Amino acid sequence: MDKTTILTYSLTMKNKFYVTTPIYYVNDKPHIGSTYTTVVADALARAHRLRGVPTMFLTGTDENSQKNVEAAEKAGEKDLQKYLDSMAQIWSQTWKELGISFDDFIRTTEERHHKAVERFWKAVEKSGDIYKKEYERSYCVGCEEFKTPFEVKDGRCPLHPNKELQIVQEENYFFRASAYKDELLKLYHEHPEFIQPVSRLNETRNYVKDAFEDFSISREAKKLSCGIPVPGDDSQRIYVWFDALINYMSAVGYGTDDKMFAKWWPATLHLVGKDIIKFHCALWPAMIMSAAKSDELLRNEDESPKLPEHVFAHGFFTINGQKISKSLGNAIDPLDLVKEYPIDAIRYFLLREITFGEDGDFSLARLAERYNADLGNTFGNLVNRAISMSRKYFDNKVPSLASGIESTFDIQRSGHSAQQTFDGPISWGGKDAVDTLWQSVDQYIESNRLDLALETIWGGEGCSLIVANRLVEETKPFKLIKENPEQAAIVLYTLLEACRHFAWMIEPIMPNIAEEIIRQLGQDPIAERKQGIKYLQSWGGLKPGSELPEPKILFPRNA
RNA sequence: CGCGGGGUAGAGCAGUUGGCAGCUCGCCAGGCCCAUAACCUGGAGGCCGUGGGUUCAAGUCCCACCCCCGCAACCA
Repeated sequence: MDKTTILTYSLTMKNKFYVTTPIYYVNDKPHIGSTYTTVVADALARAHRLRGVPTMFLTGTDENSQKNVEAAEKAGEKDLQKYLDSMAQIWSQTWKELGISFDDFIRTTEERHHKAVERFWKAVEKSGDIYKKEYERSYCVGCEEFKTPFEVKDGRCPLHPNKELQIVQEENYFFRASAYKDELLKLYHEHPEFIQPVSRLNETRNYVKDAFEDFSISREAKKLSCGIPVPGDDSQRIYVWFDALINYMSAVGYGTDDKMFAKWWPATLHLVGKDIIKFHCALWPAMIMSAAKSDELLRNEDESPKLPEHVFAHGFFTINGQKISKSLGNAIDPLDLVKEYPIDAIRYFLLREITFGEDGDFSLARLAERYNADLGNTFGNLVNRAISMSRKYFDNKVPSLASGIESTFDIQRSGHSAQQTFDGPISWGGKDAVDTLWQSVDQYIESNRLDLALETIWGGEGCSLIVANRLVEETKPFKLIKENPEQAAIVLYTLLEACRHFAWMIEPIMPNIAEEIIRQLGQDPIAERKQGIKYLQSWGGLKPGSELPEPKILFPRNA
């Protein structure tokens, strides 16, 4: 058994997959950045569901932030809750329109979340890691914001150096994060896979080593118009980050449904943007380490804390080379894109264009380029020409194979009679190459590298869209049909069956297109899916003699 | 010395553990005619930011330097 086989095995044998996106602030509607995170999570969730792994995919909104209050005021909405409700609606609705298959949508103003936060706070408190401290904070009138000591340069705000900083005395609760420094470093050392990519692991390690300090985790209630009250102290409210992270637990029943919590926690994967890794990779595990000391629900059999398995930090998009910025007004609303391109094309573009973990650029020119080249020319055209020829030469049916499915294995065998019919070498690697491609795809999904999975499906050796197109040129079924109809049938069946495999391979990324292809191949996508992943990955699932409906163009040009 | 990312063909990017420099688009020349003016083949085009070092061998490791960008301020 080689390495890839083992990895494939582990993917299909995983007993659960719990993936999360960050919860988004509702001070604005979704843009291309939050869409990217969510689409990645969705594709991974779909990939696991397709493979029969019980899957929980969570997204939601962060509603306890002062930013939301300001946004509500700006929007002229006096009733904060009403504003939050309408914005949460916009977010979940946008995801639905983009075909995001989230299993749950959490809002941090919900009762279940408050219960979870309360339980969590009390556990941390019981562990002795919450204390009260009076301290000074600097307030910049220009920014209308408090500044951390790190942000203050020479006693002044670097952005408004001509204004005096106001020093405000305040007594808040603190979380003894510093006590978990060593345990965190040990975690990074023993489980480097906790943070991906590696560059982020290094960044986090340096941060924890040098700058990880106790966190202020509450604010005076009278200065805030939102937030969850500190249990047992109504004069203070919980700082937004401390409550926000706990959403990953409250959605799966922490504090409300122990059985459900035991089933789903710990999370398999937190997907985050690179800007919030410190919260997810340092503060969050430290919080859990603390709470776990006093809450057995958060402990494994061996008494170790139940920490999330992986945090993956992806990069950011620029728009035409510029950063996304509200002041520049270049934010892209995904719903506008959907008017010009099929949803699946947008999803493909987002996942294919960015090297996962790196920054990337979003431009309409580039989207058009990939739409026409990758989707229309390479993929859509392959499906279309394969089906068209089969219909034309075989009475609108999938060709029947006189010598059985096994005869399709012969195409790539040199020296076989089949080879003599063709002029040059055959690139098509046959059934074995299809198996190998599936293994690569599984492996890339396992490591969250959907970009590489797509790259391989399009251009890999032995079996890929490119190779399938090449097979048409090398065997010329449109000529072969006159000289050797039986061989033509073998080639065309092979092409159609390959398309069926490609469809299932890209299903997590382009679910609508995948189903459409299966239907165009005269098969029933629902019924096929029910057969399970083993069936989908096996050669020969396409039934010879099936009726082939007239194909519709999958990716029309000039969309 | 605030933190972090990057400089590879005209453009946009890949390059895992160091082993003849790749991909997509564009361009040039052929082929094919099943197909969405789509498909296939071949070609031109790179001192892999600069200067040192380690090595039989460096885009890949080490040191120094130059330039661009992100965060620190709405914003994943």
